[in-house]
Amino acid sequence: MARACQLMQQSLARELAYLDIKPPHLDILVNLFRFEGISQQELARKLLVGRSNMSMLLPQMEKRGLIERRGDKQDKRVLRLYLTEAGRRLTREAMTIQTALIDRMMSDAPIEECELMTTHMERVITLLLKDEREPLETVVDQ
Amino acid sequence: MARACQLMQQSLARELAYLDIKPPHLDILVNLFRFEGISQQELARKLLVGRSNMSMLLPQMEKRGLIERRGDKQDKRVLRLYLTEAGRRLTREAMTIQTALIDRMMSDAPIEECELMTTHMERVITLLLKDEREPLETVVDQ
DNA sequence: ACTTTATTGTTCATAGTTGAACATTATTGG
DNA sequence: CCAATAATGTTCAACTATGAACAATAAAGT
Repeated sequence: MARACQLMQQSLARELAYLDIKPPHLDILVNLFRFEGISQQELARKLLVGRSNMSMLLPQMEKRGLIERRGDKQDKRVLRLYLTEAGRRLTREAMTIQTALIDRMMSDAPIEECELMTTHMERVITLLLKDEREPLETVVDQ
Repeated sequence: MARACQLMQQSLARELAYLDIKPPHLDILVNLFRFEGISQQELARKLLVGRSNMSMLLPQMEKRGLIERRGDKQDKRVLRLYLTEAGRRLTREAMTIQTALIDRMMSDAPIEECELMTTHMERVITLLLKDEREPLETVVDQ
């Protein structure tokens, strides 16, 4: 199953190349599309990556004119993120590609199953995130 | 869903640390466990990684006494891979950890669903591998 | 037999991700 | 008010994975 995800990432990467972006950029764009005004830290948490990663990617996307980073008025530490018009356009194109790929993947799976699976996945995510805080010896006890 | 896989990899990595190995090593061990005598190239294909990757990891595992690499008699290019006794022991422990993790993940999902999902995943994999050979303009035609 | 093409494994330069250390700013406790 | 603690974003060194270039060997075409 991990293999399938790996392959899907590769396929996605290959098709996103037409737009000159990569999966990490898409992740960022999509999240900003829905949660405009989010901070770098919040974005990193949503994507499950380190904030240093954001510090590498975001300035580069800003230079490319896809996003904007404006300092928060109340808290001078945080930078709030916004899509530019160009960024929004690109995001829509990229999401088209992505959904096309997903459709192709799931074409022969009934819809209810997909939804069931995603709810399972979400539960798994919350479960794992909880574990992350407790190093849990329970598995290696004996 | 990609996030769930990512998190599962991280959890697995954290628990495998007790055995001083990482997910890539586990992948190798498990595959050798079932397909002893495989070549480096075949192993790389199964794991969907480049063969250069194998050239990095395998010598290191050989030095650690987990595997053995013996040259094929008929074809002097290939190195065939075998688990040592220590490697087999370690593999069993690691698989225990892995299956425990998976069980915890899927504890609240009915078994038939899991199986359905894996068959879907396998179909997806073969589908994507086929795509890989045809760059397919079909998605970006318009 | 011999040239060409393909395959296997290795090496190396490259790119992506991470965690630790740091500076800056907020928050909390005395 | 001030010290201690925490949070945000940046930088940097380390690690991983990759693809291209390469040497050795095999297979195919002539």
